[in-house]
Amino acid sequence: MTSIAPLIPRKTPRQSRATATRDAIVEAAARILEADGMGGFNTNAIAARAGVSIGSLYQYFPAKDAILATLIRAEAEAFDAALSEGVRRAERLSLAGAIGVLAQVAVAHQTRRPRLARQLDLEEHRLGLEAELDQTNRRVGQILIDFLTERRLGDRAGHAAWDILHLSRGLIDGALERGVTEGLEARLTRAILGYLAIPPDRA
Amino acid sequence: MTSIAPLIPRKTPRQSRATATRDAIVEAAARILEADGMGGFNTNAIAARAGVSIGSLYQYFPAKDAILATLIRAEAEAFDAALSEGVRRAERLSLAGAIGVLAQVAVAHQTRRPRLARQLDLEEHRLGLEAELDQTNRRVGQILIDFLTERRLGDRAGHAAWDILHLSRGLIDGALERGVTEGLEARLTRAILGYLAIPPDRA
DNA sequence: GAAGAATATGAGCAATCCATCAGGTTCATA
DNA sequence: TATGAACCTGATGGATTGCTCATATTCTTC
Repeated sequence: MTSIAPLIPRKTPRQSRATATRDAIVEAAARILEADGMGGFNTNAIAARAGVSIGSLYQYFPAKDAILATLIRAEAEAFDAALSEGVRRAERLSLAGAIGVLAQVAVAHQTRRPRLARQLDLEEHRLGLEAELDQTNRRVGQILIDFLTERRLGDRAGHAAWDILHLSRGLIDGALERGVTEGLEARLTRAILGYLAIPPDRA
Repeated sequence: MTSIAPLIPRKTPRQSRATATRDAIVEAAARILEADGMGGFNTNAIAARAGVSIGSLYQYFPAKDAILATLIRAEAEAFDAALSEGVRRAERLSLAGAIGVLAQVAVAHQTRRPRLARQLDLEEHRLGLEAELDQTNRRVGQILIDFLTERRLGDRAGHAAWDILHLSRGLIDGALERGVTEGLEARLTRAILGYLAIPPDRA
């Protein structure tokens, strides 16, 4: 665990088998992080799980933390993409409909690998990746801010967008943990509309 | 890292210096978990940070995970206590007032050590402590369910209590992370009232 | 099919980690 | 102040971890 770890990949694959190797490593890392947390996140375990030698792992990643950073970047970009796509789909809908779509997008995204997302979130700070990911993260917030502004709801300072993002995360994670996903999108929609203080009839 | 780790403390201190030692270990463990996550959570570091020999550590805890379990139990009980106390304080207030108090309690509790709480939450699953903590956790939910029922808001299935708990957590953690705590209690209050679909005038 | 580039392997080093234990120190009690 | 219990210490064993490097295999290109 070097102090100033090089967090970028060592080299990019040029052949398809190399791409497969790299992907296997990243996927194995994700699975281990999900199942065992950072306590079980070690390079030997990752290589073994990926069905790859430890040497191969270090051909693509200069350090353990670089694998983590790769996972974090992928997650941030996936969320950005999902939200952008959601806002686009919600464009011509009523307010209630639009927020319903966004809730659906959030649930769908977060449902994939909730534990992994939370682990990565925690590690993002330790690695000091905020600066690097600032652009992506800021864009995620901006997507929602723009949406709210267009709907004439942007007056509530910039808090609203982030508050909604985070309360959604909490609500969804909690529901998934309890295994209570029935009507989850509806519950989330109500929470968001409620936060925006929009009575059901105005929605 | 034994497979079936004994997660209970080894012995209880009988002298005050021993209590101090034990407390120092637990506190050091918490600090390390906060700062470095599970990746830096090792017994040598904990002992060093506590200003105590590694031998002393193992006199009170039979394994590394037992320290973690102790932290998790303490957190669960602290939250239980805080919430109980909050509900008691809110008893004779208006609905808006009562929820305001609960929001205040949640913010105050979560503000203490947000990162630690999230780390512990994640580890609780890995250790399989859910069964042991089931009682405490269930009580936390029950406190809120009772509160909602008394206020004639319990009809919304049992989801409401847990949804509120989790969305609060998400909202607060997010705000703390961004360092935007201005008006946080008010924002949380609005989110909760909104989730319960209570228009401001009925509150 | 020859040659070089890309990729894969895994033994193994240095460092770190978990946990024990034999022996020392401090406390309560009489 | 004598005695035993409670407490503390840290060297140490054995296992694990991060990572390198010399070597081997496979692919591409001509």
